[in-house]
Amino acid sequence: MSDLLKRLRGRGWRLTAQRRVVAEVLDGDHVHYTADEVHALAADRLPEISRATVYNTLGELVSLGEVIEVSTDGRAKRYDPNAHHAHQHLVCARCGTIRDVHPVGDPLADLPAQERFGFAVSAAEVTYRGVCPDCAA
Amino acid sequence: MSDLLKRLRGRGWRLTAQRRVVAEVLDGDHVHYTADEVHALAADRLPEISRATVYNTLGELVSLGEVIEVSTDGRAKRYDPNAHHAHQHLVCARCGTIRDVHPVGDPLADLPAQERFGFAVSAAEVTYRGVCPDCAA
DNA sequence: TCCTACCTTGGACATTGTCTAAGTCAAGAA
DNA sequence: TTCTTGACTTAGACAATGTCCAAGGTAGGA
Repeated sequence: MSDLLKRLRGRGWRLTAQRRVVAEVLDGDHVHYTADEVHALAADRLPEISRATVYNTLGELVSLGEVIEVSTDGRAKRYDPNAHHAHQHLVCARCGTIRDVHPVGDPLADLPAQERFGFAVSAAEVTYRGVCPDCAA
Repeated sequence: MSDLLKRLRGRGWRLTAQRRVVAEVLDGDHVHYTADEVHALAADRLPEISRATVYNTLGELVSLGEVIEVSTDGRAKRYDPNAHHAHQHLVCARCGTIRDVHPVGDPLADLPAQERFGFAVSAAEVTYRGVCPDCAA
């Protein structure tokens, strides 16, 4: 994750304790926290960090392309630090668990020109839904 | 849409004026209103209809499979009455316009077994993102 | 060390959705 | 037709999530 901090400094980020702990919380694979969860985990390390700062920092990380915003359920958005490897999401309909998955092929290629209605289409997000092994038991 | 009302009666629905206007508002193709928009349009015909009833009715229509809930932006959910023809959505990143689209192939088939992690996968939702002709101009 | 533009904070506010208690009414029964 | 009853609707309080602002704090260059 210090790679991330280096990239951020390179982009002119002022490196504050608050931004550091938010970046640390988002370190790891298969991380899909809500803003509130990020705030709670960040507050474990830096108790006085405010909600506004967590929202600001997450928004900046998304703008910079370092983190992806995922909303699979219409509730709170989740923040996925795995932004540098294309992937889609598999969500359990019961417990809400999210897995990163890699379908074959390029979903963008499956949308024919006559189905694009003149749009400049640039991305395709796929959400697979099902029931995870724990919830099926 | 009277087809819909008939199906609902067949399922034991009590047919009230409120439910009728909500169903009427959702009549048509390429309809993707938010709950608030449905409420405003319903109130044009039945001014005293309450927000709670609109939410209740939309929730019931979703449970019955007559309407699909779409959340493309993490903001308000949208309600899509085109539930009986499989389709995906194409969203303009600038103005938020939504089009129903029909990609070729079955997106579910593109998720290999070893990428399912033991889930019983039952659906795939694809959101294509781009810029519509009006916004590109 | 100092300066200043950028950052953080607490809290008010906005949006979207849920819940409840009390009153109303659709539709079957008589 | 009228009656009855349980399902439906209502207003408004409440909850969850996110945004904004003015005031004060601080990272990092000079």
